[in-house]
Amino acid sequence: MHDFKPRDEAGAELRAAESAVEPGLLVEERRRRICDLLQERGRVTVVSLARRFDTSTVTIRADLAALERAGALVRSHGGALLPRDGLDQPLTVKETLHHAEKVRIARIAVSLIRDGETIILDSGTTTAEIAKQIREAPLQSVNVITNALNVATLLASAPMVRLIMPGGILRRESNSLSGHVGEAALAELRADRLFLGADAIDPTLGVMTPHLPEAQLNLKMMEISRQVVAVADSSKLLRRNISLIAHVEQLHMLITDSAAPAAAVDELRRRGVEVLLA
Amino acid sequence: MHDFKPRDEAGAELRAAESAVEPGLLVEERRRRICDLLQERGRVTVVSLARRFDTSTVTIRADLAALERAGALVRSHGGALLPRDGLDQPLTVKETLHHAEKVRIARIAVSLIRDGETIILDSGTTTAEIAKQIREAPLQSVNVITNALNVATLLASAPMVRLIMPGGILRRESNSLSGHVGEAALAELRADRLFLGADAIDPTLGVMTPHLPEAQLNLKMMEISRQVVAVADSSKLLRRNISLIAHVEQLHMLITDSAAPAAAVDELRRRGVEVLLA
DNA sequence: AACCATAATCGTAAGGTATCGAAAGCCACT
DNA sequence: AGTGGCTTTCGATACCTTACGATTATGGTT
Repeated sequence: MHDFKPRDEAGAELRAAESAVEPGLLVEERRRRICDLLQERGRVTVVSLARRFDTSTVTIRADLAALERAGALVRSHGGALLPRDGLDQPLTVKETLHHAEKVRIARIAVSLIRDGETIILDSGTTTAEIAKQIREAPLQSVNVITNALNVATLLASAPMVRLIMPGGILRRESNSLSGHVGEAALAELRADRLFLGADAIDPTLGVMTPHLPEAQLNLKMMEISRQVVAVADSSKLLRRNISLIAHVEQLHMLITDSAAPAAAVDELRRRGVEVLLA
Repeated sequence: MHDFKPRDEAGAELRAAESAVEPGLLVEERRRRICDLLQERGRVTVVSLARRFDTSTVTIRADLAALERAGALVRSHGGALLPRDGLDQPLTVKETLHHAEKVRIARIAVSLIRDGETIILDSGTTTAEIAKQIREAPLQSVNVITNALNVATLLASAPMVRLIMPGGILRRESNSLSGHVGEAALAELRADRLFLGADAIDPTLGVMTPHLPEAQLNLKMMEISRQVVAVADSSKLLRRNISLIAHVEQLHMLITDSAAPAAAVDELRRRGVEVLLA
């Protein structure tokens, strides 16, 4: 009944004498060969690479993950492809830092979003990841308010998103707009949920940022939102910074990763913040 | 309304050569191929794709749903079409259309800009080219106001630019923000020069655009600018469109290319518009 | 024109296999 | 003892299938 048809790619590749076995290579060596093969054929599969280099598939997956981080390929279930020029080229250094955590955090954040809601996405790499995942989420329609240029660009290609920007003056460090122009525009809007990208969180004080105008804008964002959700990988906990955006009491939820220090998590929960660990 | 009934499927054998089967692909790979096929033929059907990739129609439907979410196509009963005015391909096509002319036009436009000035860049491919060249121009500091997302992204990497966005709701066809939010923000600003990207110019009427909210925003832009400069390659002259942005009399200057019809140029000059030919 | 019958297509669910990531252990080499 | 590179193990996902009831397009009939 369940007549599953296995992809017989192994056979396809074996027919050629080109799939010679190359065991006993150094790590870098092997990765270079993977890149070569990819250039040559346009695609590689985990299984065929494991066979060729006589390693486990786990090792190959690690290689592919590393090469993807380096931008040499695009991962796909079961294998990898050459990156297609154009779309996802702009990868900054910061984006790769704690990237896996951010992806998990973003996944949880997106799962909170219901159809028809209005959400606010603050600037930051974690919120940018949320934007990426919204694009691929099974949502019919969402209103997104954002002050971040990169978030806006990401969502510009998501047809189900009604995108609203409050405007302002660009601050390059965060790729986001701030200033009284945007604050005035925000005052006229209302949102269901705010995803606040935190630079630093202290469990006894609250969310902090190094930039004052952005702090003010964030304050406005909080005022017009029913629920405030901070998103931050665990490296941000117990850090401090110049200006306080929100007291702990104003925070409804924090999504962080499981490497978060237990003391910080406990303290936050004691103060009424719902903490989710990705 | 959308008819995908494969009535010409009778000649299936004729097309057998061109619709080769491609089984055993990675997910991403298959989706890329679907995009390619769509570009190539303008339309794809669920059934034909399922046959080609040797999968079930359910799988194809999932692919099409994912691609639609990503904005690569528009779903319709039985198949999918290229997005009518989407930004993925059409934008790149549009970008290369009359590209050489746009570059020359932009060069002249940038030469008008003086250090310390405040300029407004409207949305459009020509104004985007102006943004590109501003990045490389020998300017110390310029204030740029723009409602276009792609222009903003281009200028985000230009340190000498103080970038201001009025905000608004995204219109995907032009990658730009409009709406009363932005108009209110604009009202508080003043600019030396407005570079208006025209969709259509009629020498007796003025500058026209197909989108009403954008027309209103453009009107506000004109009100706060000392000088109004329209930029448009010659293919835009003598064209007409729905809503009128500006009468000829409100226009101070037009920069276009030398292929502009002499009659149109003469008429514009007679009415007091300074016309520069790139 | 409104109507219905029929067939194509749709979305969702249930179930199966392949692949995945995380964790723990192995081993050679400093 | 510590480290880097690898493996095996195992529960969790991703992908794809068939099945089935709901929805939509088509073409003939009233």
